[in-house]
Amino acid sequence: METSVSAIKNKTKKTASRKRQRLSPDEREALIVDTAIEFFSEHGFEATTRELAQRLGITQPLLYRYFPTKQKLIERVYERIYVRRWQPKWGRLIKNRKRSLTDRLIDFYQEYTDAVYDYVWVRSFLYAGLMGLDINSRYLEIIRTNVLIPICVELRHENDQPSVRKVPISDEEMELAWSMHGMFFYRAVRHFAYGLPIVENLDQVIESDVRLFMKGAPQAQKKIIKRQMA
Amino acid sequence: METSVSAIKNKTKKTASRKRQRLSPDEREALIVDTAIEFFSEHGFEATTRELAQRLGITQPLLYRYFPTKQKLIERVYERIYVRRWQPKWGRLIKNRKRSLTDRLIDFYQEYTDAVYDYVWVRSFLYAGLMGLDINSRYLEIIRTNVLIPICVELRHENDQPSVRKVPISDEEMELAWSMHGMFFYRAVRHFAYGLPIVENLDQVIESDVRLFMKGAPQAQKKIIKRQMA
DNA sequence: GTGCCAATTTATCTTTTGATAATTTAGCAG
DNA sequence: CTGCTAAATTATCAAAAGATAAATTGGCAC
Repeated sequence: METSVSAIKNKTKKTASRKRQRLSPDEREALIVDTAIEFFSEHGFEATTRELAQRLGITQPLLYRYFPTKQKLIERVYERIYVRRWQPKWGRLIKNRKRSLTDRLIDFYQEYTDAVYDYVWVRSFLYAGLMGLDINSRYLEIIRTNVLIPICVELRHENDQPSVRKVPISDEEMELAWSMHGMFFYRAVRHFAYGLPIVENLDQVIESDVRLFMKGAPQAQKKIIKRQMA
Repeated sequence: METSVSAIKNKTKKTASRKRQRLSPDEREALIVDTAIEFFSEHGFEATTRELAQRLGITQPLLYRYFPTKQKLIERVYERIYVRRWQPKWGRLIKNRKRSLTDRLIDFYQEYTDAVYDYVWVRSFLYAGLMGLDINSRYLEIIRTNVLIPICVELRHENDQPSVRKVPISDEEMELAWSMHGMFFYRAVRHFAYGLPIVENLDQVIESDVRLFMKGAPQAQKKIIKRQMA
């Protein structure tokens, strides 16, 4: 079903200025989305449809044959950039009780770095949030379900706390998990949004973060649950 | 020199629709800036000059008598937003060795919340970063000097590590301090940039963060310094 | 080769918004 | 009270950018 975009590009971009190229709707759409990802990555989402069309080598109105509004196109791009970048294996990694939670988290956040520590990714994610596009919430839901909640669940399991069925996860306990995530993600913000230099040995720092977290988290969780029961 | 804006407001906003109000340039300018801060806080910097003028009860072209471009007005707003927020007493608070570092950090971050957990502040800070405005670096330097470095220094002091003069603070050690700050600030990002609900008992969560940090930080710091010496 | 039809383009609209020029008038000096 | 000055308004421009309607044409079916 998926059309090979590189193949189409060959078909299209042959020489400088060429005659109108008539593609099948599937091909054209694939080409638009693919180019849009690249284009918006570089210029941000305020960039114009006209410039996008220019890069595509088509006219601007043609975009509107494939996407009713710019917003819809952007949503499509987001979908591709964010949602698809999440690898289901990560969810399994975190839940795998054959290993210590510390090891699992170190592995996860180190691998996750490859997906997230990326100029385009971080910046457009922040932009989307600031602009109020409803893109972040879907992605953050993935994080919630696959990272934060498992952290709480596994942490309880390792430290003999009541299961989440007996004592549901409170907001405060979720915040505990967010703390871990914050240490990790704020580094990316500092680097890609503020332009500060990134630390050299990132893997080392991530490991250090996780160990820091895992050292204090059990006690913190215990306290939270205790307060919750009172 | 500073004009009391609340006084001018009384002067201005008397009844619903009033005749044109002729103010001195100083007064009018103060009113514009003050209102702009409030206005852009709520609607972000993409909001229009017309709407701002409406809130001010003046016409849109009048803005251009006081600021040659919208950009200039925004810069002025930025300046004001960051000028007064950092309180020098916070620097002293963190360095006060009469109290435990844990207590100091809890106090600091709880107080600091009032300055930073603010729609305008967080969003404009992120926007400035993304847009490449050179606003963040100056502010982050304050954070570095008054928060992060003191955290490292005090942490060493409390845990019998070599002084920073003997063993300078490495990037990795700075990252450790940034971890603390990340837990704190990423919450604000989640709330004000992503629009997620903020946890109810924020003070409690901050205290929890600091305790989490202080539980693991000494060991982490020790490791880092050890690696550094090797 | 011919005709068709949908992919694509051309031309154009509309709204938004930053910015300017010309006109009006508030309110103080005298 | 009168006149002047500059504060403020009205009217308007121009550019940008999303979106639409009508005309054009590439390339497949036959």
